[in-house]
Amino acid sequence: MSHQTGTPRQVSEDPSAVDDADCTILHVDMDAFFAMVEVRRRPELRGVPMMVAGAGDGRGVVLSATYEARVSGVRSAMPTSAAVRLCPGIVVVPPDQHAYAEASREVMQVFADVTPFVEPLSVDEAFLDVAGARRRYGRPGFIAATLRERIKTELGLTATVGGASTKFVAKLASSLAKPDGLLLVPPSRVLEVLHPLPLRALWGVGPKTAARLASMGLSTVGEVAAMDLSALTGLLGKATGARLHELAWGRDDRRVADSAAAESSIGAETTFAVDSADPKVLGRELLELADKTARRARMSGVRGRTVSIKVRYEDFTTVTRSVTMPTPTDSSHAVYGRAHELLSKLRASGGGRVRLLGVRLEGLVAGTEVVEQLELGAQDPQPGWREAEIAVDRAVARFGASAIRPAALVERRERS
DNA sequence: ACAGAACCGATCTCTCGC
DNA sequence: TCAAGCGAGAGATCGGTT
Repeated sequence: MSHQTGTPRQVSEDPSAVDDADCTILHVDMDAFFAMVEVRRRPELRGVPMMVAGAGDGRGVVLSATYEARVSGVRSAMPTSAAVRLCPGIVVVPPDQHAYAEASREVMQVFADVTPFVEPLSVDEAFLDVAGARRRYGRPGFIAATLRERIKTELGLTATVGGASTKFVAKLASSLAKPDGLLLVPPSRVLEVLHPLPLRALWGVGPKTAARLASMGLSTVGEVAAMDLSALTGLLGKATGARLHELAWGRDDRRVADSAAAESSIGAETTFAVDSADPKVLGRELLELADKTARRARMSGVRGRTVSIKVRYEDFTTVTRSVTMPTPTDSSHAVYGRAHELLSKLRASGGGRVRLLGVRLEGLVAGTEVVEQLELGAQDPQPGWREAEIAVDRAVARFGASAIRPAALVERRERS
C-alpha cells in the first residue's frame, strides 16, 4: 500500500513484533470470495483471470474477480461487458449462491471455534471480539494468524485480517492489508495510519459525500479531523457530520454484536432481460417477487406492516411507493395485493417501459408478537389464504417442487 | 374562532456498503 | 455503450393533530 511507504510498518505476520494487546476486535475478510470458491472446486482456474458475473444477456455485473483479473482493472459491480473489454479472454463463471452460502458456513464455523462474539457483515466477512479468548487461545495477533492459517489449510481459501481496538479501524486495517494479509493497528498508531488516508476511507463517505467535502477543500481524513464540528454538521447533517468527525479521530464505540441484529426489511427485486410496459408481464413478475418476499418472511417467522414497490425505468430513474397496513402480514396474497395496487396507481399516472421491479416488506416484527389477525374489523376477507400458503410452504420444503407454488397462487390472484 | 407552531407518522428520495 | 440484488439509515416533505 503506497501510503504506508516512509512510515514504519505495523504490518506483521509475527504478532510479537506489535503491541497487539488492545487489538481485540478482528475484522476477517475473505479474498475474492466467490471467485475463490469457484477456483477451489475447479483447480484449472487457478492463476487465470476469471470472474463470477451475472446475466449473459448483457445486463449483468461483476460479483467477484480473481486478482489476475483485477490487474486488468476488473472490479466488482462493473458491467460484465466492460470487464470483458478490459480483460479479453477472461473466464466468466455464472454465480452459484448455494455454493457461496455453504462456503460461508464453513468459514463462520472456524470463527465460532474461537469466540462466540462473531458479527457477520455479509457472506464473506465478520467482526470477531477476541478479548475473552485471550486466556485460552493467546494474544489477538496469534489468534488472527491462526484463523488465517486454518482458513487456508482446512478450507483452501485465503482471508485477510485486520485488528484494532475499534470496529472501524479493524475494518480499515483489513482493507489495507488485502489480499492475503494481516495488519494490526494498536491504539497508539491509529492516527498515523488514519490521517493520511483519502476521505473515502471513512465509513459512510461515498462519491456524493466525498464531493461535498472536496468542495470545502478537504481530501484526507486528517483534514476532516481538523475540521470544525459545526462546519461538518452544517454541510452533511447532524448525524452524518458528527459520525464522520468521530471516525476521523479513530473513535468508534460500536460493540461487536454476538449475533446479527434482526432484519428490519425483506425484499426481492429483479431486472428484466428486456424492458417492458406490458401489464401482464409486470403483474406476473410482481407476483413472483411478492411471493418470494412473503415466503422468506414466513421462513424467518416475521411479518411486516409496510409493503413497498420499486420501479426502475429504462432511463434508470427509480421510484418507490409504499403502503402501511393496520396489521403486519406474511401472506403472499396480501403482499401481492398491496403491491399490485401500488403498481396500478403508479402506472395509471404514466411512465415508460420498466427495467427493474422490486417488492419489499418493511416494519418487520417477530411473528409471535402479532396478535392474531381477523379480529373485528380486520380487512382480510379471506382468512384461509395464510393457512393455504403455509401448507404449500411445507409441501415445497418436502418435495422441493417449486412448480406447485406459483400455480396455487396464480389461480386466484385477481380476486382481491 | 382562528392562525400558527410544534409534533408525529407515513411516505419518498438519497446515499451508502457489500 | 454501460449500470445486480440485496439491505440500512438519514432527512425532506406532507398531511393531520394538538
